[in-house]
Amino acid sequence: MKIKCCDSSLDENKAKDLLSNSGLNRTKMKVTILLELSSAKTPLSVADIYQELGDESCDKSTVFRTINQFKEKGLVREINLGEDFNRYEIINPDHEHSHHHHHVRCRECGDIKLIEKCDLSPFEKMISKLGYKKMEHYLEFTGICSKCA
Amino acid sequence: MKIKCCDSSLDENKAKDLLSNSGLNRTKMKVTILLELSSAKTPLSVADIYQELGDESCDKSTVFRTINQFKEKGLVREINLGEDFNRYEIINPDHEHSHHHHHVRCRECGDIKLIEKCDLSPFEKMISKLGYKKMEHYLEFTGICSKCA
DNA sequence: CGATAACTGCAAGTAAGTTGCAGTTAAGCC
DNA sequence: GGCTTAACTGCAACTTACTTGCAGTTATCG
Repeated sequence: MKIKCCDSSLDENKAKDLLSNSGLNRTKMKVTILLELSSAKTPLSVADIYQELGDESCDKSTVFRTINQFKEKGLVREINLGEDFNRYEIINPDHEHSHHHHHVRCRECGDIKLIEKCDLSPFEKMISKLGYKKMEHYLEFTGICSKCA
Repeated sequence: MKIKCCDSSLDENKAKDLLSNSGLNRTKMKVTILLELSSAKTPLSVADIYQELGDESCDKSTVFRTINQFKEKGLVREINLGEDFNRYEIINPDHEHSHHHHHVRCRECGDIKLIEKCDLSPFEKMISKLGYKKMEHYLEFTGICSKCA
């Protein structure tokens, strides 16, 4: 099992705590997936996750089910970067992926970078005036990166 | 910020002209699909399109192929509103869907409204500084509308 | 330790979107 | 109008992301 715990702010114990606090069982599989998401430099697809596990692989249905649980419990957020599958990234107060942000994806090489800043409050204020509540927004960028230009 | 409802600005002859100008054959099927997209109040999914045709139905593969041609020729734009399928709306200089805009979708009833205004130039400037060219952005809102609140 | 609920692997199933092929239709030229 | 060719269409089979039912396993908690 290859889990890169380099600069990750999540270790096995913290992962287990997160699971317990979310009412999920602290199984080996759930911990593994959570750590993999935590140490990833970019949002991962479900295929990324179960291919990464290699020998100790688990079934893709398990990954899908686990990810959906994480999503329901607010441990991960789902994003779509214009590919034909979704990606997931961890939400953890101690983690750099946790705060609200967006992404740029290179349409050539597929490389994904984080965009830290986001102020769409003027938009949301105006939409609120139309009677909408509980606004959420979804914003992603694509472009051609400097390597591919 | 303005939300408009749509009135179709496309009739059969204009549709045929659009097809010819795009280098596509003026077939009954292509005209029909173009008119249906033109008169739609919200972006349509491919399933919407071929179910709407009813008796005069055509194969879903035809709709997919046609929509892809329209997309390549710049006649329609593809959008994803957080559902598990794409939607398409017409781009026509005479048509109010033609200019760049976004949408709010009610997470309860699924109703979709247009958002006219969009100024993300500060974001795009910032990203340009990272070396990205040919920026595109994708922005959609969801919320709970006044009827469903 | 034992009961129960949550979890997992497997295989089979959905549904969006694609593709190969053979028959049909539109475009262009005479 | 008729002819040729390329574009188009319907059908069926396929691909792929994601889901589901079931039976066996594992975690939790008393």
